[in-house]
Amino acid sequence: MPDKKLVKILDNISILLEIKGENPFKARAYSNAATLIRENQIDIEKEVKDGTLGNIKGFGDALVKKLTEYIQTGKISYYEKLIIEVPETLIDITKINSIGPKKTKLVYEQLGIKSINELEEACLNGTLTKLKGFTDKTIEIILNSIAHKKASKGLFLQNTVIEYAENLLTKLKLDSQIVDAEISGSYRRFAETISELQIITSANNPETVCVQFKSILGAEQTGSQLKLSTNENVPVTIDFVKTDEYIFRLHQSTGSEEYISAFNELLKEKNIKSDFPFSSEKELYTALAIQYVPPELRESGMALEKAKQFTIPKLIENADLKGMLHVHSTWSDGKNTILEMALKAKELGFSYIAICDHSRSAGYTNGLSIERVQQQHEEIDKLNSDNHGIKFLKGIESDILADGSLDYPEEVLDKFDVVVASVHSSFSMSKSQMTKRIIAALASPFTTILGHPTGRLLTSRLPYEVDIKEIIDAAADYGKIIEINSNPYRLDLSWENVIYAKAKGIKIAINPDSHKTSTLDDVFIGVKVARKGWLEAKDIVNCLDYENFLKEIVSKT
DNA sequence: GCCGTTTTCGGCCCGACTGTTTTCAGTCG
Repeated sequence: MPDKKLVKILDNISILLEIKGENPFKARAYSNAATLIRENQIDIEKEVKDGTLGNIKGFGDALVKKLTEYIQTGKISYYEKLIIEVPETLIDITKINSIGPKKTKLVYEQLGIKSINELEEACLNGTLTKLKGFTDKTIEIILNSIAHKKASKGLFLQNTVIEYAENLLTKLKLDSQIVDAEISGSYRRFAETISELQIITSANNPETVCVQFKSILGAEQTGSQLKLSTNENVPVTIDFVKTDEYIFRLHQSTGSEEYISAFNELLKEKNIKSDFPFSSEKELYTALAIQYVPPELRESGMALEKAKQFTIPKLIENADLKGMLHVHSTWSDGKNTILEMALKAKELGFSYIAICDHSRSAGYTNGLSIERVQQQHEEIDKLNSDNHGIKFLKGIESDILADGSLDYPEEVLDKFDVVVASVHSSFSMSKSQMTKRIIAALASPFTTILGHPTGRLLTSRLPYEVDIKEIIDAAADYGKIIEINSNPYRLDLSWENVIYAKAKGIKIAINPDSHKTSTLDDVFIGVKVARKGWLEAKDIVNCLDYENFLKEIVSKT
């Protein structure tokens, strides 16, 4: 497990050096080190103790010395000194849109602004416009960005708690007095972001167990509830309940509020008491003579209406997926080779993989020139003839250029089996322009799949201005596929829009957009989004087997 | 601050967009 605290210190040093105006490459050396530790899961403690840290590319004498100090003392004195010189809170300011290290330095030195609140104040009272480079437009961007930051405060990705949640659950279940335990709340419904982690636990003597766990976990106790928080400050509550109440409490606490209130009406109607000791949620639904509703669907009363009519479809499951589409490799900005990605996909149960590296305009990702496309295709042909037990498709993630065109001439586009078209630049055009741009890309006969359609990054970047309904309508007209990008930061399309897309008869691809073998299984996060969007295997193109995928998808474009 | 053997100094990934820029700096992906 990489040391998260250390990674953060190194990233912070990098930002503070940039603000100070130090050599940007010096700053980058620190953020590179942070990235290396995070992405390659480097065990710094072990490397320091073995004296092998200096052998890793990216760790020179200076870093080895500082990291050794960190392992020995838990601190880096260089960092301690740095934050006396440059306030640590300036780091937050650099994370606001259109403000980088230079402008952060400017507002700090000229106006003494050192926090986001002070920055917001200066935007509102007009003092900021006095500075060079801050127009009304800039101020608007800054205020929007601050508003978005504030709105996302206290919201966390599922991803940030999953490991903690699983460990805590295991710990609870290992205790012989605990009969059952489950994560409930919005996490169980697979909301995009969560504000807390709720766990329901049952025991014959819940009060006693609660007290025990209070000291084990160092939690605060109120009645038979414990409160604590994760390292990332996600609030956690654990309720200890009697075994008889467990299923009811689990169901209730899973929510959503709207769903539960509709559900409670039904309970009243059918005269079912909440102290009946159901052994499972399925049994509870059977008692109501309605179809079981999977947690992902428990958002609105609509699910309950369908359950009454027994028309909830059989939702897609992990095992339905056969094709791994939209993955990157070392040809562009991926960390693993095509073969490594493929063998991992095969291990996860996939029978074909579409390599979709970045196209030539995406320079910073080492996007493929036409010549390199040709070379990659030769490699893929060779891999296919070597017979690795998985089929390779020639794909590309083509930038949608500002005018809506794809990134290669037609004769090159024609060579791909799968073209994922995505926006990676010119984010800040008007809504109508952006919508037009994406629809133009959908109109291209070479586009197979629209990639991350709104460009949002959960908790950090708003979607670009786009009329997503119009996009979905256009995709329906042109018979194009839209992706559920399974990157935990994206989940784009969102589940709400997936519902709309399904209603329009659109086929969906569940794609990991993975850059290394260790995140290929992100694709199963996308399955959850699909389930929350009511999708069945037949709605998903990569549930097709290889032959049918070729016939129905590849030969069409 | 890191890297390297046609360099131990001089590069470090780069191109597009935006603003108030009259020729470029800052930000972003």
